[in-house]
Amino acid sequence: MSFPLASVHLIVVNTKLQIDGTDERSAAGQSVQNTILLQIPEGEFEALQPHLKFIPLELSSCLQREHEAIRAVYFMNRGIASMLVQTADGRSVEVGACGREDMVGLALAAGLDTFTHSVIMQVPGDGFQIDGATMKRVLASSPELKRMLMLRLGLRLAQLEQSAVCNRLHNVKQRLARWLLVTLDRLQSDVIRTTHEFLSKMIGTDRPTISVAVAELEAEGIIGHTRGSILIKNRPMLEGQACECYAAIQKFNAELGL
Amino acid sequence: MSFPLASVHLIVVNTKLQIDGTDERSAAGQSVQNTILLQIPEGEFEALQPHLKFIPLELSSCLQREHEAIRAVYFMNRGIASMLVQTADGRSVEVGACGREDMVGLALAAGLDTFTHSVIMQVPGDGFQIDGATMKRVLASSPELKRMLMLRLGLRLAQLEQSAVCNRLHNVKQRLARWLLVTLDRLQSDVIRTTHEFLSKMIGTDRPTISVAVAELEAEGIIGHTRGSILIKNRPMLEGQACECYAAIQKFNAELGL
DNA sequence: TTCATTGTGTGCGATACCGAACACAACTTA
DNA sequence: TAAGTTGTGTTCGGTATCGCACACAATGAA
Repeated sequence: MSFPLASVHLIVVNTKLQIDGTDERSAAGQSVQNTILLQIPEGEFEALQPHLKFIPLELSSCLQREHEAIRAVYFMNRGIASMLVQTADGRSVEVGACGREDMVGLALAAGLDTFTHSVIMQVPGDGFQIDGATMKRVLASSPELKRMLMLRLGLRLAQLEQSAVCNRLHNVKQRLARWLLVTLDRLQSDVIRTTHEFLSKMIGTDRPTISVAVAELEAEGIIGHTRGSILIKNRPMLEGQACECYAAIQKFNAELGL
Repeated sequence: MSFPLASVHLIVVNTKLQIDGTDERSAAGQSVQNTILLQIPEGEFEALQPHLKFIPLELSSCLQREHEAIRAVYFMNRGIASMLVQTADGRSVEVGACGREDMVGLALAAGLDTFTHSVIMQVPGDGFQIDGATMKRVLASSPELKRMLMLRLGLRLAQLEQSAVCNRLHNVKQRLARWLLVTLDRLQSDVIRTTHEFLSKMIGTDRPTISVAVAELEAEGIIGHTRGSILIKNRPMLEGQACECYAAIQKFNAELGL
């Protein structure tokens, strides 16, 4: 194989400037990494903080099942959660990813009590859980939190529109490159632990097709891979392989100041 | 051709019960058909009504261009508006449709000032226009209107997720059948005036592929077609040809009580 | 009527992808 | 160490659909 897993990798840490809030807060005795919780005004954080429960989130654990009541929402702290929609014949497609910049259960903030996707941990981590009813109550007197969640809802709308286009018009290799980039952005590492089988369910294709696309990217020196993990060796080249959809969303993200 | 355009067609009129509001309101001297405007409380309608401008909306007219400021929003009254996302190479995919049950410019209600899709009139009609800044101001003191717009935002999120899945996993014939059904639901007629060329841009494929799919549906006796228009002859059979995505959204729609 | 424009039917080669199968390699557990 | 499980490489036929091309039909304008 082309790289030893024990090798030293460049660790890229997000050092985004905190404008409204601070970069040092804690809840339930745990350091807060979630950027929403870090950015809301002190008063709103204090109203929320007593209700936050720190929850370790294991790989593949299910935060929300489709069409079931939204009992709780999660401010992601570390790791990545994936939103998945399944079809009747058991196939599935990823319709979004949440990292520490996001909250799982945004639909609740729009007044909905159920939603159509499942949410599964794709990269293990942890988050702050809060009961749905409590969240609604706190939200009623937290205008800035509400504003931020509405913005994120708008961003997710744009992401989904782009995904609808991407899934129709772009090929597996482009979509795979985009998926790797989106995942990297939510990760503090350039190693992505995942199987081809898992990737096929995210991208919405079959496993051999993923294996071929991975092999192509590896042949071009863009990535390396071993059993169960992918190493990104050259991010700029990976961006070159991804379709325009990645850049389009990055741009809109920036326009919103998120 | 299989049917004369001058023939008498069954006219299906939506006769949805108005729960909160009334079914007889007018603004700018015109009868209101938009279900949001009909359903909000009297007081909120009165606050909105003086700002509403009646606008005829011609075929292909552009209500909103992607990445441009949302200057105005539109409560659709008659006709259908399509939300489109274009790629750099000029291809496009429809990411949603608005009929009289909807408002064009929902993103504004979420606090965004621009958005990523264009909005084009797909079936001519009319609507009530209101300035973006004014809308924001009125919205601040119209909780029920806001609640309804947020629900619609949630529904659109679900629709987009389903479209992302559909565009990935389902074939042209299924997607075409679904598109026809979605259009029928927003139309008071069983004749859809559209060219194959136009359909190809909605469905996200090329024109000959549409022609073939149309011919197949016609051979099965489900639709008829002449130059520039399609007649739905057998709606239940059309629902049978569409993928599960249509029913899934109908079901969620009902769950939300919309 | 003539012409230009627009919309549709059709065919055909190239290709991406699916679906299924099989062999093997890498890890895990007993 | 042996056996079982899981992950990956690879092949290969079938199919949807893309991209392109061309002919023809329907419509509208001069």
